[in-house]
Amino acid sequence: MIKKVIDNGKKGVRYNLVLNERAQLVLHSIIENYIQSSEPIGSRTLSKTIGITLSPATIRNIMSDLAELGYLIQNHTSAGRVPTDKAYRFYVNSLASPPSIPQQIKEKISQVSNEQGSQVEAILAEAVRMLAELTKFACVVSTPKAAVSRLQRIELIKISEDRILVILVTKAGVVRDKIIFTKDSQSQEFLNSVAEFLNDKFKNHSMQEIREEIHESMVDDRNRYHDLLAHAIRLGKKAFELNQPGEMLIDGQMNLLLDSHFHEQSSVRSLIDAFDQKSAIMKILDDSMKYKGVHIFIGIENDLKQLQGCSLITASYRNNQNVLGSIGVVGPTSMDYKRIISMVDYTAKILSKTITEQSYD
Amino acid sequence: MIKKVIDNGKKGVRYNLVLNERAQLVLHSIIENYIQSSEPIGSRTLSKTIGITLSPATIRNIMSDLAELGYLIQNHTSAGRVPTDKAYRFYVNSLASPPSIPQQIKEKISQVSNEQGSQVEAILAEAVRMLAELTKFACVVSTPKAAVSRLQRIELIKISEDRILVILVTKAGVVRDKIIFTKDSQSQEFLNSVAEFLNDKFKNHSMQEIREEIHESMVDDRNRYHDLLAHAIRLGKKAFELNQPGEMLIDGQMNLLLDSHFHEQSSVRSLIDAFDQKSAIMKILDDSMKYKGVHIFIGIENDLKQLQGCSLITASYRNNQNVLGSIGVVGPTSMDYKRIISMVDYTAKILSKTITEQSYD
DNA sequence: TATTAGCACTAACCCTCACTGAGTGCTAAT
DNA sequence: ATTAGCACTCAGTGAGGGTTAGTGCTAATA
Repeated sequence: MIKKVIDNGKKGVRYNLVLNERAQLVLHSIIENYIQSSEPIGSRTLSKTIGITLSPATIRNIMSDLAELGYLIQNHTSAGRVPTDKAYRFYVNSLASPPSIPQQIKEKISQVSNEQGSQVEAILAEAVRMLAELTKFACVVSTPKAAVSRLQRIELIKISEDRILVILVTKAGVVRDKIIFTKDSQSQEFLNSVAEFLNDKFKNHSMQEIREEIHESMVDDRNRYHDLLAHAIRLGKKAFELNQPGEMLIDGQMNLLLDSHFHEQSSVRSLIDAFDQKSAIMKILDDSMKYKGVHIFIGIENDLKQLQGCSLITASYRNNQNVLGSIGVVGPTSMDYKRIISMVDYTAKILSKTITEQSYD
Repeated sequence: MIKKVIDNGKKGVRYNLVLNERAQLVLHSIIENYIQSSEPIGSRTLSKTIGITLSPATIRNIMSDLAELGYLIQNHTSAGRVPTDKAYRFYVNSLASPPSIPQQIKEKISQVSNEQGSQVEAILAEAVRMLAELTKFACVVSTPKAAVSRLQRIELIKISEDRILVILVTKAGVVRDKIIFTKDSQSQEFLNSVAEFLNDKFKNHSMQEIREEIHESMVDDRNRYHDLLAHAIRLGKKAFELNQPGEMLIDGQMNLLLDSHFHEQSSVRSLIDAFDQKSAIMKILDDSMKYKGVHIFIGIENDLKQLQGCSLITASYRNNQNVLGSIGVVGPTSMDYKRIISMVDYTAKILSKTITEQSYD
């Protein structure tokens, strides 16, 4: 029996991993039906909606084989079948590069770039909000990695006897501020010199590099006797210390709770915890920065237990220089991949465009 | 019959609005029971838990009277009774000033002030997160009102030919940054003079005042011919324009969705919308800044439809100079008022203390 | 040999119905 | 003024039965 389905024409090869065309069509059809209805698909309904004419019995045979190969499961004997993660993986792999997207949606997403003149964070917040609204799922975006972002400008401002305000502007247009405390009060003029020194030395260097270079300077004893230098190093150390714990913006978590797929399951609680902790999801986003274009994590593929039953669709955004971060959608594994993929893809593109225009290169 | 309950001892006064002592005790007991169990309270169960010995029948009579006076309602004939908003109002009014609070909780909340050296926003974020975690409800906090906060320092930094970074530091320690675009490029030296001028003129003035003064200056024609002044006014206008739309931080919305009280009702959706819009809740928070100490809005008392079924417990926080904002908890009307009130109260106090230490006065 | 029709079987779902238990209001007794 | 007793209400539970959408298997058919 199995031979029928898996045999790709060549006799003798019994366990061919490639599905024959008809099996593929059936599987495809089951998945698309299930995405629409969220209900187990039976042989009869399928025989109606599927393009070619196949009797329910034939379809049953095929389905039985697909089940054996791990693409479908049955919740109980007399129920229709439901796609597994493996099936979704097959499905998204079979999709061509990001499907087209309605003009209307395009325009909506493009509004993100109206945030012109706002800072990067505001743009990201708007993008993630918009995406959550459109997809009706939870959306996340990682802010530009501090480590890789390059310095455009540092500014030191004395705001009281013992406090100095540090302003960092990166090439990507991110502004960070932080207050540092000092024991010995310096004049603003002196701080200006220090800032000028730091600007000269570190402009265009990445934060990571800067931290390393400062660390080296500290080890070098000679610097101790140079007043300006010594102060610059001490202040610089504190200033660049702002180890932004790689921020992440979230929107639309609520959508997940209201989504019927999760409503039933008791997994909601743990899903929320996952969002609260951020770190785990952050890690996945970071991961996805490696990939070009849209990347998809399906259910069990992400090793985070709480995200079983969820798929994550991500796309990285960038400026001229670097990949900066990643934006993504978290939804049930049975989400409408075509729709969501195209939206994520397009949003990331708009994001890249908008941020590139804002950058200082 | 009614006479019995409402008659406070004096015969003849038939509709006295003050409940006699026993009726008060019964009502009190019903409310506390209901807060614990979230289930309609019947006469028999009550007769067991209430301190004094009263037969179910007697209690039924009293309850019937309380219902007639609007303190209780019955969902259906054969069900126990449930407190109304009016009852909760009676209840919280009868509570003495904020009840004491376990040492353990105190210590937990006090951790908020460990955020020392962070900026005000980080402290607020931490406070609201903590409060959400402790109360298991949704929590909100309004950031210091831009309009009333006083200028400590303004800084103008040229970061590219057509962009100027504006940094505002308020007395309360809030740092705001914004990028403004200019057509004619100015040197950093010139910007420094402008900033100095603005600092001299506006230090310690509130944002609101500054905006007004700038507006007046613009009307005054003479200023047109003074180069520095003219630029200062133009740049100042843009800089102080950042009409921060009175920000608000939210945490723990999820808690509400998971709360059984809301889970049943279909009102969840609209409740979420209320949080998404922010503006309405913001208004309530602003309102609450008028009151000293803890203030409580019960169900129908806040005219926001979506918040029917919710109570809001707020307390304002301040520095030496001004009331800055308000922190609050949103939960079901049947929440444990004693517990929540004390937490909100204590959190606001810690918040005030921490922020006062950070302020520049 | 591949496909299909037919049949027996399953399990979820829905409806109804009777029973139970917590509650009430009223009346009469204390 | 309080309480005991009684009749009544209604949500909730669980059992029984019919319906429906599905399955697997076997035998007939193209």
